[in-house]
Amino acid sequence: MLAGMTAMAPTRTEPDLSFLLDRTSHVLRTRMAAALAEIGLTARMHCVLVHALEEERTQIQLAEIGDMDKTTMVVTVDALEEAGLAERRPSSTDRRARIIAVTEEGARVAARSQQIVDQVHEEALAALPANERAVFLRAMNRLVTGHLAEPVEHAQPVRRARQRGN
Amino acid sequence: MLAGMTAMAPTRTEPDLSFLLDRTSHVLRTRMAAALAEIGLTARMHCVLVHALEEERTQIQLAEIGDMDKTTMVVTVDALEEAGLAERRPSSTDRRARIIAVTEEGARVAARSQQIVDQVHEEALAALPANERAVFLRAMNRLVTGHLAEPVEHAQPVRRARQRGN
DNA sequence: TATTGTTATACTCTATAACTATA
DNA sequence: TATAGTTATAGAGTATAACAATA
Repeated sequence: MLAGMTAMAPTRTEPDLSFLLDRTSHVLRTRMAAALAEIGLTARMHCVLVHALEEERTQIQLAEIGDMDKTTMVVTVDALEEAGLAERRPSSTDRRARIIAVTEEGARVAARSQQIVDQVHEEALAALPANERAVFLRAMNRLVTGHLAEPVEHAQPVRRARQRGN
Repeated sequence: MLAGMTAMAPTRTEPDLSFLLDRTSHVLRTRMAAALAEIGLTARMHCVLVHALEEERTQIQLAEIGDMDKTTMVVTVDALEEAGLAERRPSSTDRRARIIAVTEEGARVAARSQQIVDQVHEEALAALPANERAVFLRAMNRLVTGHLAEPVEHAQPVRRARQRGN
């Protein structure tokens, strides 16, 4: 399941950054999914809900913010509509586009889901002494904006282009 | 692609730990894959190679160390054998089990791949000032052994049990 | 009966392709 | 021509099931 790329803890003393990041992100993601599932949301639904609430946004705009494909956005919005948390409305300025409008119920759920997200994060960070915590978060932000800002161009793309003639 | 669970950077000031961990682990994983691909290895192949070198280990033991399914281990070992980096040998004590023996070429490649892994980690950590670095790594270790040590039991399992009668 | 390793396959996820309607 | 959204589906990854050999 986890890559376990260099889970060589027993034998190596050098810090295995891959293991540390993979493990923590995976476990946090699992906990977040479980916590949000209790109110019927996925992480993606929460993400769309929150950003659709901020201002009028189209599916494409929300897809970019959440780093999803537009086809993934379709199923996410489908789920939100089915749950009565959001609706598709035609844009008044572009008849191709749909504005994602959050319902009143959707706004209530979003407020609750944001609490849940904050709490899950808080519980995770509780493992750190207060003074370490600030340094840790600053460091994470440095990594995110530093050398780990952008994925390397795929030498061999994740997904092969489809063969012509198929 | 990335979950983008709470990529709400523009509007929220609270640290979004999910975003930070997802993003950094994903980018690091991508970079690692690209770097190892240059010598024909995947992260799993590297992981198996390194741990098989340490002592005589069976596929099951290596699967546990690398947190892989035993069926995933089969294809990983297949790849190592095909590349001439490792061989399956019958265990002398259990005729069901296979010891994964690393070839001389495999040992050379493992030494090189370990250099690559260390270098990729080093490049990532270079974004941090020296004093921050130690605190950061200590904090990551605290998270990994703290509340983020174990994934929560899946409320709804990742994969549904197969229907009976199919 | 339980376990190691194998094969075959089913399931999930997500991106690609192709399409409609607009711009 | 290009873009927003949709549908259908292909590809990759990985786990489940069933099996053979052995414990």
